[in-house]
Amino acid sequence: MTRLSNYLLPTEKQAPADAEATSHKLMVRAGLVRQLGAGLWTWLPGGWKVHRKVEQIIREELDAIGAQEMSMPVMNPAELWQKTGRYGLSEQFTLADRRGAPMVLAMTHEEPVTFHVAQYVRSYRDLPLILYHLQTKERDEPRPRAGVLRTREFVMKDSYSFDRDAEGLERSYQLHVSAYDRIFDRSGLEWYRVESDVGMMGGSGAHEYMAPCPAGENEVALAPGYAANVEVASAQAASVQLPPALEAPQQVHTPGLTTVADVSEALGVSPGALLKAYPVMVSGRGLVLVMLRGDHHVNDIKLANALAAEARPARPDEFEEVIGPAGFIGPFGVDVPILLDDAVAAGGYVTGANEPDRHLRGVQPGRDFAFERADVRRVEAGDTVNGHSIRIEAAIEVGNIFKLGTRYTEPLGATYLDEQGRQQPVVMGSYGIGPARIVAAAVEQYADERGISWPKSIAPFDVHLVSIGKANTPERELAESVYAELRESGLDVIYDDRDGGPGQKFADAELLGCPVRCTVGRRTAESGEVETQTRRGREAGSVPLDGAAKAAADLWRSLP
RNA sequence: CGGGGCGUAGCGCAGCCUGGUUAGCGCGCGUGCUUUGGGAGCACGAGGUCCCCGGUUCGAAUCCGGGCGCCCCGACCA
Repeated sequence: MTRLSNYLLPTEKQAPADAEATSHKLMVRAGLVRQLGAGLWTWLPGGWKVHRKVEQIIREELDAIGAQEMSMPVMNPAELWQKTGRYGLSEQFTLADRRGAPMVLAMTHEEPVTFHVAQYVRSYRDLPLILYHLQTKERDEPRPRAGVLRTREFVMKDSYSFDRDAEGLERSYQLHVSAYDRIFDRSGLEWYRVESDVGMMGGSGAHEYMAPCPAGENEVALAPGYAANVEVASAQAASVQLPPALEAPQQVHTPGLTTVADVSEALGVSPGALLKAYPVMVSGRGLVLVMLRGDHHVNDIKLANALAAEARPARPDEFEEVIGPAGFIGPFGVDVPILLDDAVAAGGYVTGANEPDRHLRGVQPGRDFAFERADVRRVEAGDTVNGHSIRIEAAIEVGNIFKLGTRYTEPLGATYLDEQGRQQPVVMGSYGIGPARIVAAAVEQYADERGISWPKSIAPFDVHLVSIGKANTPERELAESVYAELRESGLDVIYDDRDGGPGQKFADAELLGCPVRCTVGRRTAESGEVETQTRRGREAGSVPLDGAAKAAADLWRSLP
């Protein structure tokens, strides 16, 4: 029984003043969620229905690959996290129980799940295992934002695979790829599976599932047959016109010109004909000079991966003595290791001269300075992959899959005896999905000026039945009977039985965004027809009053 | 962590600079009548710790100090 006259769906004409993202505005306006505090959101009944529909899709597809659902506590003894070295992370909520024992609120569940696996798994016969749960996560995010998109408390589906070896992990990983592909397809999202950074977790492979939308916090590089997080993307750079080569570097006067734009303009060459020098301090190794084309940018994640170490930009006081004055540094005559970006083609470039107000023309890598090569630049729109131009889109990460290896199983002692009786560490994978982000991404991707337009698989209701006219009228009687029929047909129906004007009811229906709207009013009584409208495309139609529910169900089924 | 902004009724806002009746407007809400196919009309009405604490003052939403909360941009983000 879902009658709008008695259902908590507080719609608003105006979005909260502090809302920026479309999904934030619309989910609040449609009465689906309300904020309790920074990064803390309540899901109201309508919103929670959507969330649960997403959860259900996830359950079905994970169960289908043999994953087993369980549930682990949000509150954990700190000891577990101390063992894995994850106690005291800045995003971790901590507390103490009445005896003063330190506890943590889980931000993910590698520790508890591995604890149990370590207890249970003895033999190779106990593996593989895939375990999952849908559980609240707590993270003290530095900056919660965009409504439900980045919160401090949220439900996550996290699954964990436990295998005997790398090949087993690969199988579990591929099972998740197939399940995830189906989950995001069924959710009705536009999505990409992209290569992602394995970060400092020491994993051996990772992908992220990205849903393009304007409020997204990530960027993905896309081309036919290619999709990668910009953090790790590689592509062929567009070539650049270089001036004729010189016999030797030649000094030019560039007073006060410290930026690529200034120098290229003053010398009449394109920015790509410059080599930009980016001095970094590499942990455990000291100063390194990164050189890349003037029109390119350093990608710090790719740089850290290329160096296999953390790096940070060097301060002037760290490089001026050894290299040259800030704004005029270059690779010529410098006694510092040089890392040259892969996109720098052979030829003569303009670089800093390591003297104030001076640059050099015609500096050739190899001839004029020694270097090591690495791909450390951020890809740019217009770069190519296999001849196809890439584009860069904002996207929200809705899921990830990660080959963890033994990062947690070793410290927590999850081992088994193999066929030869040797003790081996269990090999682990972890796999997350944020249902709330699926919901928000769906809102973002399909909203129009009237409101939300849900994919039919996750809409809060299948059909929004609008009754026009006062209570105790023949048309209201008709609406009541259509409502009863629709419910009997198995559809999930919200019935607007309020005493309100038609404009208000239609506006609310379009704001809420259920795939099919049915209208019953005086016209219905006169014409013997129930009017229908699909939310997506707003296509109007009508079905005979006699058998209206079945016809509406057929219409619903016919939608993509 | 750096930068910016905001806190006044359920939502959106004005008032604050330049202190002074009973703190106001739109939407929403209640009652009554009219209205009922695209956010209705009239009338009456309810609803406020003006974020909190302290200070200045005869008097503070308004000025000063401290605190808290929230948002945006950046940094960060297993």
